[in-house]
Amino acid sequence: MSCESRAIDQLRESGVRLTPQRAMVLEAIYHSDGHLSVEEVHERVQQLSPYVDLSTVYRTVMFLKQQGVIGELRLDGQPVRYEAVRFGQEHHHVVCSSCGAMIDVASDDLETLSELLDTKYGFEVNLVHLTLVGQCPACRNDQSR
Amino acid sequence: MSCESRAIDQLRESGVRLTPQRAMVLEAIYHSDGHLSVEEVHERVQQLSPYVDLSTVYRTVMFLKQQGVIGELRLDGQPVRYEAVRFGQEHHHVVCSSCGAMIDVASDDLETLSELLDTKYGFEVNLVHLTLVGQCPACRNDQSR
DNA sequence: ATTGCAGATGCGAAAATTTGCAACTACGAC
DNA sequence: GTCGTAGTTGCAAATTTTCGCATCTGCAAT
Ligand SMILES: [Mn+2]
Ligand SMILES: [Mn+2]
Ligand SMILES: [Zn+2]
Ligand SMILES: [Zn+2]
Repeated sequence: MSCESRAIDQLRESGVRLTPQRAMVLEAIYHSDGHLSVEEVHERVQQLSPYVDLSTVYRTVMFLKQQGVIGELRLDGQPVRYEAVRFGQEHHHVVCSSCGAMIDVASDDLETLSELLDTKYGFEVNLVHLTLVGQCPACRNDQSR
Repeated sequence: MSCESRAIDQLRESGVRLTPQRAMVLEAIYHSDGHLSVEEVHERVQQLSPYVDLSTVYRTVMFLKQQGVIGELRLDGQPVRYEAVRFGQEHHHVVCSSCGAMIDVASDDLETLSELLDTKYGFEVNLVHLTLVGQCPACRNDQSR
């Protein structure tokens, strides 16, 4: 039982097609520990099957993101990166705009916001792997000198 | 006194260079009411000065975003768009992934989150024009049939 | 007013991302 | 298992976005 089997089940249940390309992109991302660029995903998929096209990888990461099984990370001046959304390890990030430090934010920390948006606007939001920008503790100090 | 004068003051105070290109991009965005694509910004800037290059517009919107005087809107399958960040009208968005409906979310609604991130992680976040994804009230109903 | 220079611009070229389309295939119905 | 078809893929081409670099300029210091 591979580590992405839960994600595969989720795709099956939502009735979308499970092609070999999609399975391979999912596998590449789930078998990695960090955030991978599209190019990196492509390289790893090609190890498994050399004729998978880069454009397919682009289409597939978009698809998997919309299905909620992978998360996206966009930082200014860096290529977009993707990461597994593992059950029980859902998280977000805050990045320091001065030094680039990045921390994980527990998914639960956004629960209050999620409830507010439901109560006040009737929207049920999908908060998956958000990236917020700010100042880390160290840079806040430096700045105030 | 133009409507972007407050933003200009903000740039002056942070000690960055105020070039004509930057002023024109700012003007184009502030004199518009909606979210403009980079291409649209470029067209409007060229009305004022025909030799401003598209790459300059790209660099400038990035710059102005980082300065916090314009906000970014990224929706899957659509070009990135930019909008004025007007004092007293700061807001975020929630977009329905089913029907595309987009609503404004008051900036204050994220105050609790902002405080939590400070208290728990020591980060001071800049929450400027976020875009969250979810299901609007109507689509939540349709779905549950 | 003049000077000096870090940082911004225009332009061409490169790189990244998207798109159109004919061929292919996953998967539900039989 | 075979069939039918809506949805997916590979490929090439278009489009969007970024980058390198020589030149130019905003602005602080004098
Ligand atoms: Mn992550
Ligand atoms: Mn807006
Ligand atoms: Zn920092
Ligand atoms: Zn909707």
